[in-house]
Amino acid sequence: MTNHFNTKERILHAAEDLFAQHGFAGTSLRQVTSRADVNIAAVNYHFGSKENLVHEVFKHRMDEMSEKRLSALSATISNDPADLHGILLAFIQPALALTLDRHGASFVRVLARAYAEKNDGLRNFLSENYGQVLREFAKAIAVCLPQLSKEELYWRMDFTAGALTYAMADFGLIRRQPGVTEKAHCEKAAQHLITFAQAGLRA
Amino acid sequence: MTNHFNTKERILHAAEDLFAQHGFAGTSLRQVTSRADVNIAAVNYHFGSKENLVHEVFKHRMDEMSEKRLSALSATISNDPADLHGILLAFIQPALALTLDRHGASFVRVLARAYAEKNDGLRNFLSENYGQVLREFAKAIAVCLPQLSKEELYWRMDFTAGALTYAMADFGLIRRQPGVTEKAHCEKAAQHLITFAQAGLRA
DNA sequence: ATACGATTGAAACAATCGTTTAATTCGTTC
DNA sequence: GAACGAATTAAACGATTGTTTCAATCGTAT
Repeated sequence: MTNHFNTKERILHAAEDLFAQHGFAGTSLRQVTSRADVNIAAVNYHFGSKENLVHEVFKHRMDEMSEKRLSALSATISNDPADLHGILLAFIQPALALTLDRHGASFVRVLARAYAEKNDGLRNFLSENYGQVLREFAKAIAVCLPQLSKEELYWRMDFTAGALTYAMADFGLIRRQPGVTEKAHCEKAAQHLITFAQAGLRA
Repeated sequence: MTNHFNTKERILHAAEDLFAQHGFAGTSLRQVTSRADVNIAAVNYHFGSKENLVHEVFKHRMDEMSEKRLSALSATISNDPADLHGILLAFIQPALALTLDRHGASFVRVLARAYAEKNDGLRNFLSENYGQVLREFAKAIAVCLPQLSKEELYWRMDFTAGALTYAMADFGLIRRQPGVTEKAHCEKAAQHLITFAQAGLRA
């Protein structure tokens, strides 16, 4: 059962893990191909370049997460357009759910890293595919909080996204306790974050 | 007036800028020494190694920020131990003030990057010199919000720190408008963040 | 079985990496 | 001004980087 994945998928998974651990520049293609147990030339054969591999790693997870977020959002607001709690859950849950998957957890860290990258095409690539999702959520939240100015709403959404990224990547003081399962830790994080963000947004 | 700084300081400043732009692994010592206009050997002469240079870049700003935070904290709570707004200001203001300084603004990005680094000694180095400051603030906030469990408090402080990091590094949707000065943008960020975090903490 | 495009393999490419060496220059002290 | 340690310089070190080459191998359709 060890490896029914093909070369391209094995490279993607190995890259995801290693990028999460050592960053993009800090990970060599030889590390990737060694972990994936493929030849070094396979990267440039299947992905063209290292930079392209980075983009593919992102697209792979990001598209999935954005789709889940948007479908959860539309399901929530079609039921009750003013359900702020549900909207926040639609935003947060797909992100935190990633941490339950072994490679997904790595991607979460990759994502946190990407936010720290400034100049590279990575940030543009990210805001292009991701900005639209954020704007959809902004519209939905604006319905719940009509008294909030657009400027204030954007600020608070940024703060929420920051808190989410921080929590997902397991930064800060809070760490998962040894006796607590990953899944339980994750659900607790979502619950606390929604409470926090909802109060902050309503402030 | 161009350069009254000595070699060591020029290296520190150049490294700060470049680490912010391209990350630690993504920045070569030749880039650093080229921008600092010093010989390549100067880095290993003055700092011993690249890793040590990274640590020095951190220590330089971090000690300053921690000191400002703690003195602002003690000034606030000696006046009114239950002044949550003041406590949050003591935490947020010194961080955002960094963005007013040219190299300080770079350091803010460096800091955001550091949070994304997982395994390296950098994170340990950071939590050693930084964890104590966070714990001081946790104690002060606990006085304001005695009904909050320790676990809940830590979660919400993590979220606050995440939102702060995110806002400082200029991620997300919000960007400084062309007509707004850096200082005004910074003050507005602090004001919004405190409102948001205070409501979240009191939730 | 043969042929053929897709994939993998071992090896090498030039370029750049962090670091070191040894000679030279600078600033200070006697 | 001689002397001496600190600081800077040019040059090179071996190791590793991303990428390329070309032959060997694989799977599939004829």
